[in-house]
Amino acid sequence: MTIKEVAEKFDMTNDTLRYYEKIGLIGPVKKNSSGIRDYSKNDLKRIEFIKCMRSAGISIEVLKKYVDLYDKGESTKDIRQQLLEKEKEKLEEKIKTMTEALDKLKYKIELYKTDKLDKYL
Amino acid sequence: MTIKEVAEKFDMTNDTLRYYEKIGLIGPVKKNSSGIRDYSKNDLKRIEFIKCMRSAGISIEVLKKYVDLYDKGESTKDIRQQLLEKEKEKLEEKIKTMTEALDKLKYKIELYKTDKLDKYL
DNA sequence: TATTGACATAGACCACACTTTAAGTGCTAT
DNA sequence: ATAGCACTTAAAGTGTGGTCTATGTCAATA
Repeated sequence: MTIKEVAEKFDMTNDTLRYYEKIGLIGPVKKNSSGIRDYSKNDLKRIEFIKCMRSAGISIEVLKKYVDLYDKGESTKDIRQQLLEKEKEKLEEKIKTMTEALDKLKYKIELYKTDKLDKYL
Repeated sequence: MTIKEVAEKFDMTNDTLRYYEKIGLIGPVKKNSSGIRDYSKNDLKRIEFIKCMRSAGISIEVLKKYVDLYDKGESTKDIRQQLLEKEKEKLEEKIKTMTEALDKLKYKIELYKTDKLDKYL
């Protein structure tokens, strides 16, 4: 699969894919005889995971740490699991914060709808 | 209320408060005879709102637009409401995305716990 | 009175995550 | 065969949102 196809599949740019590879988040991707990238199924799996986690706001730094641990093999299993659990908690916290903000936003919109706005923002 | 007290109350830095004021997101805050800021109740209400929306990831640009509209008065009521509704939708979408990522993360953690990891990340 | 410490300003600097640019290579279609 | 396009690289540039530095003022305390 070419870089273009992968970029389209996951709705990201070629630039971002090359950038992720450069910083070691994915790949190194195999290249054909004229130097063109050919993404493997395994590459795609990684990209899918990375993309999903990035869209949830998990930092590149953390993801890099995770894939580096993964590439070190079996012995890092426990620490990888701990890393994921920590991120899970952070994510849950973030969702909670955002849900609270959403509730306030909804309340404010209600005030607009019922013309009950007070003198604050 | 002094900048220090406000910063503590909302868990942010003095720098950020001054920065928000500089870009017109809050204030201008009244100053006493020796140039020290004295935040009013109204200032606090704005800061609370801004802080809450920022923690949900709403951009400074959007918030600036909202407060500018607010300061233009009654006539901008409808457009402000629309702005909030648009942000509400964006926020709902973001929460959805993050919840999906959270589910995948939980699933992956389950795989770790039950030792059923396959050969991908 | 001298020093300390919180506050002030303008402007420089930073981290993060891309994104763009410059310069070049190689397949494809006219 | 030559134009055009997609690909390649390394490195510089960008946008967002703060954060830090240098320099200075002021009020209160030793």
